Amino acid sequence: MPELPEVETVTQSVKKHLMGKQFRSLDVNWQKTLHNFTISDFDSSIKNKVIKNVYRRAKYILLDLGEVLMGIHLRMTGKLYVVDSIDRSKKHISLYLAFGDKYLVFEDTRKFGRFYMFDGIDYLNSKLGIEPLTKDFSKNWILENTKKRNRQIKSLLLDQSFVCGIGNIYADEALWYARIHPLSISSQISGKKILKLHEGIVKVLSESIKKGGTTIRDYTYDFAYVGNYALNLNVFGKQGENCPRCEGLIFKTKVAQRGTHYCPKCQVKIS
DNA sequence: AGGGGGGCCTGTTCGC
DNA sequence: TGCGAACAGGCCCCCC
Repeated sequence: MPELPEVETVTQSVKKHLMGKQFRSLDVNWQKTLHNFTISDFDSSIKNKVIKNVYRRAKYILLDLGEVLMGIHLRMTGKLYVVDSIDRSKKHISLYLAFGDKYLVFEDTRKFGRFYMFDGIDYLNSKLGIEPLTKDFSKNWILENTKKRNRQIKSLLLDQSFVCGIGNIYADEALWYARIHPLSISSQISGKKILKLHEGIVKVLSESIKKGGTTIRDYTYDFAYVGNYALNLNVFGKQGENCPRCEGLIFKTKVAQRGTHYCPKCQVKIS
């Protein structure tokens, strides 16, 4: 489940291959992958345009082609990588793009991943919240903005229009770090715990990027290892095990339709 | 405004 | 053992 750190790592990985290149062709095996454009849109707006930049916004990988942006969202199982030739034995290649003497491949078992065409970044900016690894995401920002919402904190963390890039795994880990119960109402959590949460979010995301970057040398040819591989998880998937901090037993429940892991002993509901 | 549920998908795990 | 059911989840959309 690629979240911000995995998307960042993949972005950097493909970037070094794509900068300054031009796509020659697009081959689509699963039509729904193209969310809001067609092959003929590709031919007229993307094909033969120079890739000026490759960057990440929230969980989107964005290719800046000057006039347009091509956006890629990996969703659950999307894998994006560069190869010298297409492996026809792979069952789940949704599409691939040819450039130079290489291919940018999008492989996606569950077919949730999508490619988009945007005429600029404004549309995404209007839908997406603050980037948690920028200085805009300050202690004051989180104090003010959790206070004015009355939402279950885990749902709020998963809301991409609030803070972007956090998914199910990092939400659980950040809440554990701050000793906050996932069902706590955001406006009722003490300022002290909210500051811990801020610290936890920055910590789990940035440490994961760091580990991804060092543990795995090059994702380009072997993206399969991106995921939980590089993470030190404290609660996610640890139901039934002891809390690494307090000897409590980690419990799994559902919050906002998602599997949610926490320690009932040290993540108490009332702030 | 916020919460719940369904849909999109397929490989894996679970239960009878 | 073998089969179908349930589960996994990021995001969108609809409903209350």
